[in-house]
Amino acid sequence: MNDQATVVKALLPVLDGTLDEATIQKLIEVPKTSNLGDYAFPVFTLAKTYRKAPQMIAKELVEKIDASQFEKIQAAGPYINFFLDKPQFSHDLLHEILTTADHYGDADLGKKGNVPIDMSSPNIAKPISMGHLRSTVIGNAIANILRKVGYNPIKINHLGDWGTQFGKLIVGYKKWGSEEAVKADPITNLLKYYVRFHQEDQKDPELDDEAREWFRKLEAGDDEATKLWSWFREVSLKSFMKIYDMLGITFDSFNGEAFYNDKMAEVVQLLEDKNLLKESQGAEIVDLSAYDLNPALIKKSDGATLYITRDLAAAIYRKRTYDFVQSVYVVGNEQRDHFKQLKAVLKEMGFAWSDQIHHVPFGLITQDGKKLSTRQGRVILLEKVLNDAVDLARQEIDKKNPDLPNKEAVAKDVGIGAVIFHDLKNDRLNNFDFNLEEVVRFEGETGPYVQYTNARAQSILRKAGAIELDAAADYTITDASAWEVLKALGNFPQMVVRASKEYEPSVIAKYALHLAKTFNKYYANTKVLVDDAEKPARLALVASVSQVLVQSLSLLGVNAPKEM
RNA sequence: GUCUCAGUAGCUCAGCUGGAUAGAGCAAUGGUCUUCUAAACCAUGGGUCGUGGGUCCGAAUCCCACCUGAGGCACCA
Repeated sequence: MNDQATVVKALLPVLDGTLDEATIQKLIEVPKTSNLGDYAFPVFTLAKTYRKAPQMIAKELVEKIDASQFEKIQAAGPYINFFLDKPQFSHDLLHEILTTADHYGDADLGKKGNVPIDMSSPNIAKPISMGHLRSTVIGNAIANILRKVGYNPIKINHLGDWGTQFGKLIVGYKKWGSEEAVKADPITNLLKYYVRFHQEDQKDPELDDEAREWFRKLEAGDDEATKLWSWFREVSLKSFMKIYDMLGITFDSFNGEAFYNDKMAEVVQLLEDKNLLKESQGAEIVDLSAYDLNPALIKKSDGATLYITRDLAAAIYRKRTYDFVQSVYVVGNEQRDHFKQLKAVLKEMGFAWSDQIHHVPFGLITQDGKKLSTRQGRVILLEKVLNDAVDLARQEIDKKNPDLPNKEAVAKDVGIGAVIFHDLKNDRLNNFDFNLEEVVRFEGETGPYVQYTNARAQSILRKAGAIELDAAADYTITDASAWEVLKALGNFPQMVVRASKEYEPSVIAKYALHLAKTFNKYYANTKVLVDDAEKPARLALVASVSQVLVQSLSLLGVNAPKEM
């Protein structure tokens, strides 16, 4: 393969050992514009050892380098610019992509190691909001990316199906609710009781006592409480599944908070055995001042356990069950300290694997600049957003391609693809203010733009008829206008690796946009279906672009219709 | 008060781990469909990279201080 490694190999012998291979590799960069070559080596660092001006060094080195593997090598000021052998590169790369097919870009960093991913995790009896979308789609994309580089991801939906809010919910249901209402529209009505509870307890603090009492009953296994709880859970989950189906996302486990109820006593026992528990203000804590952290609250003064106790139990359970090589938590940035505490407590408990726990934080979705809050009734319902997106996509199709077959399926792919892509294209940690027009956009740097690019590539391939894979075919492209596309195609594998190391789906989203952009430019200027010697190579290029675009979108969890 | 994240074009954001003249999209203006889907392509305008110091041959990028915004800071998750 004609790539960065070739550049390193060319440089190594002429540097007389002043720099080692790894250092050279690190220094090599990609110039901003193509007229400066495909790779560049800045020689500033050599100026001291050679006691010469960088420009001179560059000029002298160029004389000595074996240029046979390259189109040319030039000194440009303090840089040595390498121009790859384009015909060779295109031939090798297109063959590689077409023969490896969906496995192009695969890596084996993970050695099949298990990686549980804690993601989505909505609360029972509350609607799935835009906020949950982030954890869901980021987690799903990370799972896909990790699988591609050789890990075995396990998607865990850690449902919020336990806690004091159930006491509140039961009180609200008994006071203001009815079976019929819950049956008719579970989430809406359950949410109504919850919101009303928080309004009324402002003036009537006794409600809180009632709620606490009901939750105590639930924990004690009281019949009526348990029945209500499991009913709420069941109807909620059913409506969640509808949304996950729309998003095309599945899970390997729905073990949520309730699942760990019987596993927390052991955690507390372990902490006691190691003498880590301390009493403070009536509560049981683990002191973490050595880590510069607030103490971890293991047990409330009333004896009830808390969030972190449950997460400790879950972490230990996951280690035992999956023997993970990494354990990933896709949870909002506002919980940063919580995960630091979690890792610190595990470390104190003597679990060396606490280092394998990775919190993957993401930024907030706000509305009018403020945090969304279910309690205050400020929610953006994900289901509505998705439906709106599909509606808008349908309108777009009616306008642009009214005769399209499978309109409904395509509208779904495009509308929902737009929403998912929008969520993934920027750095995870960026906050963003919700704006429907912004989220469901079809033009510019969007999911539909990438989908559209693929649809056009597919259209060319349809018109060309089937192209047979011939190992002996000549895929040499001499056309300079194809060069940027080829280079972009060649970058895919390293983008996948980077995305996996940084847990950053936006790397893939940005890559897909870049590839689509270079291809659109090519497409606008070069006719593919012309009968000449390079036509098979051009078709191989188009097929490769489509394949890599589809692959990129699929890593993000976005479908790629063949026509739109 | 303290910690985290952010501050780059009118708006939304790129800028990989310090490197060559700071880039996209949207919006604005003008152009391109008898030719592989115009959800596209091309062109033009638009910048004291929050402010002030420092390190370096070289800083949007690293360090320090300050300003602004969002979020967190033990009995919610």
